[in-house]
Amino acid sequence: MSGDRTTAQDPSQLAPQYSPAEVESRRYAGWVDAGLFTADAAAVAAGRPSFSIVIPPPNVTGSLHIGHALEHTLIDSLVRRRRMQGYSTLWLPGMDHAGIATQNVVEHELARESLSRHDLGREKFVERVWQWKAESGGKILGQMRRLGDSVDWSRERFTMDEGLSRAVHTMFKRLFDDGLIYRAERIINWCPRCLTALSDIEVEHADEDGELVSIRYGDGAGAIVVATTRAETMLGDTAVAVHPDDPRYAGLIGREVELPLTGRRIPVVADPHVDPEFGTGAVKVTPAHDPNDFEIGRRHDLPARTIMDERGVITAPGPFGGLDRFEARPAVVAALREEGRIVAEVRPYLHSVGHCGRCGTIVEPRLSLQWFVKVGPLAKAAGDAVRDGRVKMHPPEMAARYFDWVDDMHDWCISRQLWWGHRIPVFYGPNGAIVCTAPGEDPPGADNPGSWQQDPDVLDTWFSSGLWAFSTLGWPDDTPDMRAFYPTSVLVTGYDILFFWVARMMMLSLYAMSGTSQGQAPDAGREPAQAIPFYDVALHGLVRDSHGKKMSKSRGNAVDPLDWIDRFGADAVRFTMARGANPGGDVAVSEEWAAGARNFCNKLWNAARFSLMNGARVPAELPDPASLTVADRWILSRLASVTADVDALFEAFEFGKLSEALYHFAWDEYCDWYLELAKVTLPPPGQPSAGPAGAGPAGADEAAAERTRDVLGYVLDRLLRLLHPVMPFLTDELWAALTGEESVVVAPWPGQRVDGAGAPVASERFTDPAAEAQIAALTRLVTQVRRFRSDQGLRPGQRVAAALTGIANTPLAGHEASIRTLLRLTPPDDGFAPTASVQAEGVTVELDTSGAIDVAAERRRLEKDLAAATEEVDRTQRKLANPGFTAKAPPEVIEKTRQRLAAAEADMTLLQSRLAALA
RNA sequence: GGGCCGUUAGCUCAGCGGGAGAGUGCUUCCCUGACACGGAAGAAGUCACUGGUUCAAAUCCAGUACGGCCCACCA
Repeated sequence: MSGDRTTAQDPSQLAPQYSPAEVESRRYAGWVDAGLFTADAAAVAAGRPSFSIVIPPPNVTGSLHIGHALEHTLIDSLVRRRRMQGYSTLWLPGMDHAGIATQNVVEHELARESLSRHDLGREKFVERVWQWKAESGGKILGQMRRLGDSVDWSRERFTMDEGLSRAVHTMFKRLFDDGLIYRAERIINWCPRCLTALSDIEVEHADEDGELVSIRYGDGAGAIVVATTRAETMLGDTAVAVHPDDPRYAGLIGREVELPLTGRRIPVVADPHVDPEFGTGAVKVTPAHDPNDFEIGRRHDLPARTIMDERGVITAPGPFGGLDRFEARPAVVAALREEGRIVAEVRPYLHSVGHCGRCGTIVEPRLSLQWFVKVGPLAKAAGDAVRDGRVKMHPPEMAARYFDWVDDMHDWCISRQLWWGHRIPVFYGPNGAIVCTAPGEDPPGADNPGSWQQDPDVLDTWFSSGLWAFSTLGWPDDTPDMRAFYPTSVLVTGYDILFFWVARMMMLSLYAMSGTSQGQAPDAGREPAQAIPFYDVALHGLVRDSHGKKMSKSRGNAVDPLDWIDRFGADAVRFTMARGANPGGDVAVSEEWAAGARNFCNKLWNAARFSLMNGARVPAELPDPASLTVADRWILSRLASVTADVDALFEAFEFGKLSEALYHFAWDEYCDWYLELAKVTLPPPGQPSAGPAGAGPAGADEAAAERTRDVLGYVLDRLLRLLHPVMPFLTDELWAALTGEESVVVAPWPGQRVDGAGAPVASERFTDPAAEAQIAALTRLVTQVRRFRSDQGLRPGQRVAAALTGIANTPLAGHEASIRTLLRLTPPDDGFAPTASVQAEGVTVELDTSGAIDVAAERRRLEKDLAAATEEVDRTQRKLANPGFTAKAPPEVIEKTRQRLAAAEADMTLLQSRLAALA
């Protein structure tokens, strides 16, 4: 805002209803063309503070769902506010290659052509995935435009980009050289359908009904009974374990028992892991197919017998060979029963079963050679950064969940038997030689091709996501973007990926930026405090339907954000999301909510339309408050208050509350009262430039109208700016119409701001408690009279003659014209014959209702009010009579209570006298 | 098995020591100078239960019931 008053465009440009579609595409294109979203690293170098957020990269598979609409709304509103505040902002867009998910999708596609990835071969298959990515990725970017995301398109990244791949390679090499990545044969979670290892958190546990089978091993005095839910694994048993102190088995430890169906004899070992209280206190040990048993096996040097292949088919010799694991289970039980080995029959048993997080197949613990990250030191640092407050969680309760996980984390299995992903940069040569290459380094064995083989596996997709906060900014190079935008400011994401992503980003970022061992130098002279990937983590919940049910395609209650944007507009969808978002809380949405938000958009549209029709314009500076009407001062005071509230709520990530505050200010105060009050001062319609002073029906003079036009424009301008972060399209369109300027995107934020050097800019703060009190009284009086008319069945639109007696001695003295306009009251004329009166705020409104009033209805109402007032008087009197209260309550509370009592007593006498008058 | 959270108007949720709130839905009236995607008025809740702390509890503490979520090497 600079220079002269800007005048409104022709108000006839504004249709009576807001139609989002055209505005949205035009506005978005304008923003991008003007380069308003492009981050400026040089400005940061010159001293401007920065604000950066990296997008939680959506999977290239599929499209954005309503949860993304929530997430993007929150991120975008944070970014837009900071941009208006004067920060150099970066919202970096991008996508995740989502290894297993994407590979599955493309494999499904191939299956429709009756092909498998093996038919294509690795190279051709990966090519095909890239092809598929190109198509799917574009769809997501289009959706982001529709949502209005103010992302810097020039900095778009993909986890398998060349630059990011180099970051991944660099990181792997560093961890490898530091001994924090190792290869080992372990029991891992294996998906027999996806044919790959999974990390612990990629396994989803669900309680399922199973059978607990008790089996007798051995015979006679040496017999021992074990229980299992996975009978087929007994084929791979290599011991029975009991607790060392269990007297029942003391004599058996060290002896051997016969393993049924196999003819093998296996030892009885003593291991403290066994719980003597559970079942018979004896447990079968299958080191190759159970993580606990694997550990027991290690402690007792037991062999591990693998009895299943990678697809879950039994490979053990004998009659069960070739059976699927779930076919083998009953077959083994039947065979045991035939031998009389099943004891006490089988028992139904509810137990937790692990499923592949991607395809739902029951996971099989499998002994295999995999790569792991040693998480100990990394997890410690990740926990400490939150513990010591360098990184703050919102809401803070979520930190407990984070600590639980980070403080007790198993080593992270990072190798995947997939083709789509970052290939592990390790080569195996002759005589067991192993080399991990550095980025750019040639593979070993150039002189002897064929003697070295690269590891066929790729990395867990979350390994590259874990680097996202800095790999996207050019790491490992010391780039201007790294210097300007790392650490990022806020991570906005769902609590459901706290472990998958947040914790991994913390671990890998802290490691990469500060170095954790073996003299690794911190990057770019970064202080340890700055090694964190982000200062704040703002966690949002899941989007649910109106009954709080999780949205899912199978349930049929999933919402396509584009569908809602088409029907209600992007701003309405965004407002719906923001309004429902409490920190860490799930968001319940429904079409009714979206329609309500759409209505709000339309309300704003029309408020602006009315203002523009009445010549609102934004003044270079506010007129002298002394020259303003009380209503003007009231709305300015309320605006200042709401501005401060919204500012504070933004800082606290309280999106729901700040949306609510703006909604109520805009609708209940600005539209419902201020615009109505402004009509008193503004010249009547069809009289755009008012005549001589006093010509208007309410004594409107042109000077007063001019000042009200200023205030009308001033408040609308600030309101649009305050709403812009959440509702960018509508506010931009209206603001351009109001100010004649190009875009509100870079207009100054009405609250706290900074200048180019990062110094705070003082913001205007107009407060007028006296005006607030007067308008509050006015609204109460008007509501009282309206209520009377409504109760009496008098049509709201009908003009009624009335006298306002006693008003001269009240704070409402100057408001008679306003009250008359709001209530459609005409002055008493010659035939004035009041038939009823309403008293409130010290004013008696005598009404000529041109007819008898409904005495019974009026009595009912008065009696009801009297009962309420009497109760209130009673309650407050008792309270004030309580010596404990007067002695211990804070003075302001006592004062408030006294005032309440006085008000209630006044109400009571008033109502009593009116009841008496009625009789 | 461990942990976290919730239980407030029909529904979805705010409020978290001193007057029970919002949106939506519902009832009645109204196309009043922008908006019927609108205006006005209204009905509606022993704030899950029990006990405790306090002058004062929806709000703090303990327990109970119900619901939800997360974690777990539950043979």
